[in-house]
Amino acid sequence: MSQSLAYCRLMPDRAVKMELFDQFARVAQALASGRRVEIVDVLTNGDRTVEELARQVRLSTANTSQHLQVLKEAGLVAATRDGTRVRYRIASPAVYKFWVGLRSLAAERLPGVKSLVETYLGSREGLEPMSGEELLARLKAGEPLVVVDVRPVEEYRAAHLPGAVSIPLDELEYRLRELPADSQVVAYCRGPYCAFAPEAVRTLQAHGYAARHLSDGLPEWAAAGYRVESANGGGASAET
Amino acid sequence: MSQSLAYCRLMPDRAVKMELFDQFARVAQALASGRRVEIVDVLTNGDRTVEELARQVRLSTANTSQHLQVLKEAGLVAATRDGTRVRYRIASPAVYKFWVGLRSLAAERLPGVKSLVETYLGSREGLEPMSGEELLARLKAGEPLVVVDVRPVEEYRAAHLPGAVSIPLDELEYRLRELPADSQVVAYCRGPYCAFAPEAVRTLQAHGYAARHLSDGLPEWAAAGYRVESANGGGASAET
DNA sequence: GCAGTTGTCAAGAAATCAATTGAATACATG
DNA sequence: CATGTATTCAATTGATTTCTTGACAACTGC
Repeated sequence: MSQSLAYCRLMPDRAVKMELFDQFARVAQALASGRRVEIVDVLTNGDRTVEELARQVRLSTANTSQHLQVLKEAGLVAATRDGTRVRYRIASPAVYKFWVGLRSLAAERLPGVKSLVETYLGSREGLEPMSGEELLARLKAGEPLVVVDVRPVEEYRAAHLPGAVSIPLDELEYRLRELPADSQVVAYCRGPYCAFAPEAVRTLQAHGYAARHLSDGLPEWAAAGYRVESANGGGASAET
Repeated sequence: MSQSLAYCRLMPDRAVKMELFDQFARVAQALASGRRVEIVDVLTNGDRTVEELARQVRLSTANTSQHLQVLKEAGLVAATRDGTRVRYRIASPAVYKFWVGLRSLAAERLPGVKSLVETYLGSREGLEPMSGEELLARLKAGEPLVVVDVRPVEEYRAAHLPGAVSIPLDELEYRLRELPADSQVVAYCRGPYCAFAPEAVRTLQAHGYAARHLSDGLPEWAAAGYRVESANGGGASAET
């Protein structure tokens, strides 16, 4: 019923209406799998090849590819062939907005989400999230702050906060010496439902650092219109 | 995997993350059926009992009830027992926003939607949609305008534009005399994907009226913060 | 209490979807 | 043009969805 894009005038009104609403449903359908939501979440942090994505979301390449087909057919992601690989990306800023709407609706209405977030992000003790505005204000005031991007390096390369250094969470423990012991550290990651930054803060605090994490992640920062930098180029302001 | 809301600290991180994203997916899942999207669309125009809804979306009562259970469990709708009936309503304004995000994403990214809309809304000839601002400006200027709500009466009773008269599309042909022949008529319905108002305009034009339709429907009007009236009470401004 | 209305639940058939596997296709390099 | 790598397609299995039917539960009004 949702397949043939009938231009047919003979189709009874009711059938056209049903098909139209089935089209709307198809977009929701695309995010009706937790794995696909994860994929979209990763993609909002930067383009990826199928293999990179598969590694991130811990699925087989074939399975990931199929999920990507579903997302592509629903118009949520787009693909570009790049030599032997295919890079996938979010198809439009509207997709990010939709994903934000989805998760805030879930957080508002599903009681289970709140408790899961607490479990996932871990103990909140000693974790005072910092807003983007506060960070900007502190930087402007000239406070000695190191901003650390704890996401995988690929995502740092795709885009990061101006002046941030990249120390993926995996490597944090081995690279602590890169952080001056006397300055405060602000870590950020993929967003409010990403555990990387809170985890990093716990690690840093365990080693005596004054550390806090940003309440939002890079996608939110960029969507808010703040400036971001990418590895192979200077800063660029993201469109809303 | 998406069932047990485990508070268990022993659960490996990966499992918690998967469950969290499954929760997000559950909300999308709820709108992954065209019938449920239709139900939500109708509900954004006013509360309904199960039976009324079933009639509107042309499903059996049992089936409608089951769809409503799905929506309720995803936190999108809420129910109140009212004597022998149960009234369902949109659970929060965030649901309306989510639905708007869904449909505009679909309209932007799925080429099939545009053609279906054209088929469904019918020929665009002679149909110049009017914006809410334009309507307000014309009313303010004192132009002789009749605003007609062509949705089912229940929806008019729930909320309508200030000063609008209710003539459901079904009855329009028989109640033309209620409209002064010399004044312009502006019809509106449930929103940009509702065929009622365009259809009404065609009917009116066929009978010699100068008629136009509002580009948006009542939910958009209310969400924009404009004043609405309801049958059993004066005007009230809707919260965003 | 009992009849009638309204809504929900349970079970089953048909259709659809998710994940896995193995084969097939596109491409860069030599 | 052959080769190896990255990605997609195709086929399978098991799980979910959708809708129907019929039984049951909640409530009103007599």
